[in-house]
Amino acid sequence: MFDWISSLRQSILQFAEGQYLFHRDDPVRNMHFIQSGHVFLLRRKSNGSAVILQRASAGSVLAEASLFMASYHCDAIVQSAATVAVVGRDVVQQRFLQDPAFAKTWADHLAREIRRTRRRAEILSLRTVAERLDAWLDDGVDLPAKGQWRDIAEEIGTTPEALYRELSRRRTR
Amino acid sequence: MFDWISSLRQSILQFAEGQYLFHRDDPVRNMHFIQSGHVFLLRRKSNGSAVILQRASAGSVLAEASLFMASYHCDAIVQSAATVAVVGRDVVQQRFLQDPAFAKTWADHLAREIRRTRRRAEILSLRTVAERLDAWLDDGVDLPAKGQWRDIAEEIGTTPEALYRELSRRRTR
DNA sequence: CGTCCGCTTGACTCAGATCAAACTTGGTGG
DNA sequence: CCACCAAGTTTGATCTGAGTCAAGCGGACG
Repeated sequence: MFDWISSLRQSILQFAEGQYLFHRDDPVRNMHFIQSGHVFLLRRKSNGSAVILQRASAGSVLAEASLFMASYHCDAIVQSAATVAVVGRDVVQQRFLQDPAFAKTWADHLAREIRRTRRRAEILSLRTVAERLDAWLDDGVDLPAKGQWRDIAEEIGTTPEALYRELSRRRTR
Repeated sequence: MFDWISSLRQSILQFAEGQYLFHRDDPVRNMHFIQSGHVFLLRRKSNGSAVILQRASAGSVLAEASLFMASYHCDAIVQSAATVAVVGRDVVQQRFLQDPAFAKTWADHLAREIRRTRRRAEILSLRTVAERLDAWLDDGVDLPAKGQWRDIAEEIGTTPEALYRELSRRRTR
């Protein structure tokens, strides 16, 4: 899955649900490559509620945008028990600067994340649940199994109830 | 504005409103650095309506995520007459692969775009205009001059009227 | 077998989208 | 200099999508 980091000195760590990989304003010391489980990147608002910035699962690099930054600008919390390959930030930096092929792979990852996030932002700027769901489905993605509908609701910026209703409306039409 | 590309062979082109810089599925031949004017990156949905993926203005790289991609996955259309520095894609690629400092600058640029877009998605997932405006202002950005309020409304995913009302509410309180 | 969680559906309410009309401002041309 | 036009702003009236609260259902799992 992460062939392209296999040559980097790394440690494989287990994290339990609820653990933090890092907090906002922590200095950036490591890069995290998610092998299994789910880790969310989120920012807490003043009123206590949280906004999810990234959902990293198997194959994702967590907070890839922080490679050349001094400190994190958000928290990373484990959503479901995760296996994570942890690599020193400076190791990755050095490799980036010395190995053009690695730099290219890294840039590809950043580019993919840009496309994904832009897409999410544009879905969120649509007005109705129906439009958002259409746009979300336009990707060629199929509707996932029942247990994950709530996640989609969150992803397209609505409540589970509103999504259930829209789906039910489509079922009967 | 684009010191970091000044050493690349480029041509400065003028584009009129309504012109296309490229279409979806076109092979990627050039990178576009916007010097003035506005260019939108958009995807047409199956029903014909369009979703805006990026608003590039002075200082933006258009479709930076496509540097290593075979073809574009969206259209680029000029919104208001624009001056664009056009550089051969392979020139940028080569420079990226040969000059680590350039690669780092490019990666920084991608990372900044990720953060910006994540932040936009974060704002759009808030429920009320008041919350969105607060979040938007949280950046330390000041409210711009009157002529640009409509753009903010679009940016935070609401209508001009709704934003005007919210602003008027704050003025009298 | 009971508990938990996600799904379903109903009822109520409200923020904001939409439509509409008036006012401000800046620019253009006579 | 002023008439005129376009675009942005302000404010009102109306309507609706969806958020919220609530009650019931069904499958998974200890």
